[in-house]
Amino acid sequence: MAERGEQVTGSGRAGLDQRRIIDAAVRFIDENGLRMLTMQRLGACLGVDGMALYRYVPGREALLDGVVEAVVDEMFSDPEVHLRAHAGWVDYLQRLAHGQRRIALAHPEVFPLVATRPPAAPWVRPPLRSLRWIESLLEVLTDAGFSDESAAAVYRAFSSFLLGYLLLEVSARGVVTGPVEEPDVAPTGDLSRYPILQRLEPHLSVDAAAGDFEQALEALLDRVALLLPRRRRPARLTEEK
Amino acid sequence: MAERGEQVTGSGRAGLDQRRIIDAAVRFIDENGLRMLTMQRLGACLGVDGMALYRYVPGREALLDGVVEAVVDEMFSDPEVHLRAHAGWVDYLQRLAHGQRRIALAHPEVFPLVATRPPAAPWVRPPLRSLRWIESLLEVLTDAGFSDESAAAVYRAFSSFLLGYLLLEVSARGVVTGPVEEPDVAPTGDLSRYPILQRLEPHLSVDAAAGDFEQALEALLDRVALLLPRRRRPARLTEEK
DNA sequence: ACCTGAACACCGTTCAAGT
DNA sequence: ACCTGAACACCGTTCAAGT
Repeated sequence: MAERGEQVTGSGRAGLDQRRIIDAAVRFIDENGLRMLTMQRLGACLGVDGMALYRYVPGREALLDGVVEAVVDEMFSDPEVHLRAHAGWVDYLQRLAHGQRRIALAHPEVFPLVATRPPAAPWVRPPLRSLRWIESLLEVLTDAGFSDESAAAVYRAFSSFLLGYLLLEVSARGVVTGPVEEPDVAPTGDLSRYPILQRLEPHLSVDAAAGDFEQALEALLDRVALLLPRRRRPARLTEEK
Repeated sequence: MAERGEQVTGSGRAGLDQRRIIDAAVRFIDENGLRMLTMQRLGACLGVDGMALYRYVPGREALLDGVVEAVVDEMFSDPEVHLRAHAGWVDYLQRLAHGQRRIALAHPEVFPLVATRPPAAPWVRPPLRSLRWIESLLEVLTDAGFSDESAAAVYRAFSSFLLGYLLLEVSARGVVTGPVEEPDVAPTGDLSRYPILQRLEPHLSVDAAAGDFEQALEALLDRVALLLPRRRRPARLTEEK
């Protein structure tokens, strides 16, 4: 939206800008949590009065939409993903999945917003909320031989997988989120009424997130490969296990 | 917490009660959305001034915790789930999954709260947020022959599956959530830059939620069955497809 | 052109006062 | 014992006024 001011990127308080405001909001949420974000406080971060932000952002809700968009679009500049250069749809989905996971882990306080903000259209499914990414995904799939129906089904399944795993991983990562420090002396207090939980607690507390993610992703890819016409299925899948 | 007042269940404004307040909050969110919920308005629903609620509820955050707990615990009175009477772990997981789905669909405005509220302990994974359900699940799994590690892994995978599918299904179900009616004249406005999206749009808009859910649940059950010692695997799985 | 200040309506929350 | 009223600190947002 802002055409000018592009050359002023590094300096301190010169030129308020929609981009600068959204970026500051992302950093603020990363550091202080969503519930601490206030127009006044965000303005103070930018060395400006809170009301000045309304010149560039229609309101708080729109600001949060911008935050979600900015975080999701970070994947475009992720050198590991590389939209165009991929070795087949399996490789593409794996890169996309890992790119999303890096985003979620880089912005654990923002990700619940990515997950729950009402999408622009019913077929825009978090966490892949960008039309460009959806288009790119569907293109790769149909080029690989998936039918239109199958490509749509893969997109749905892939979205559900990413959303569930990443939201749980992020929420399990502490995410204190509380405005003040809670004592939390006895979170595992009276487990006496739950003997099996008590016995399995060490197994539950272990952080298997990365392994779980890889395994479930592999299983999903195996499963959706079955939607391809027989001869076009990748060879290396559905063999190992 | 409230010992008395149990016999007064039906009538109108007799006896404010923590239970009555939380139930009213659930109904309010179902009908008006979370963002409309205010202490003052909730008080008005109960024929009382907003500040009166603070006698029974420590604050708004605690009220929301109570809302999540109440909705999750609805499954205890779901006759289709039946904690004890199940025919093996597969049947048990299927009933649990369908019970959770009924809850999500019955309270689409509450479910994002179920999904994202920070859990009491890192191993409490939404949407199964109740110690009683987690204990019950782990008991059924270990009784069925899953090792402690495997039972914990199944619990994690099952939670991720439910969270992803149900959150997406609920969020795809319109969920206007907006305080005022939005015109939304052209949500599918300029799709011209996304030709594949445009072509697949009919396939994306079709509501395949129920079918997707059943299929992914089946696939998950197939997959986790492989964690069992060979001889204890159910026969009917891993055969059809 | 861009930011500031005062102002408005509305929150959550506390607490003394009513009955 | 239980609810009400006034009050406080803090929101988001608008708009006229400053420079």
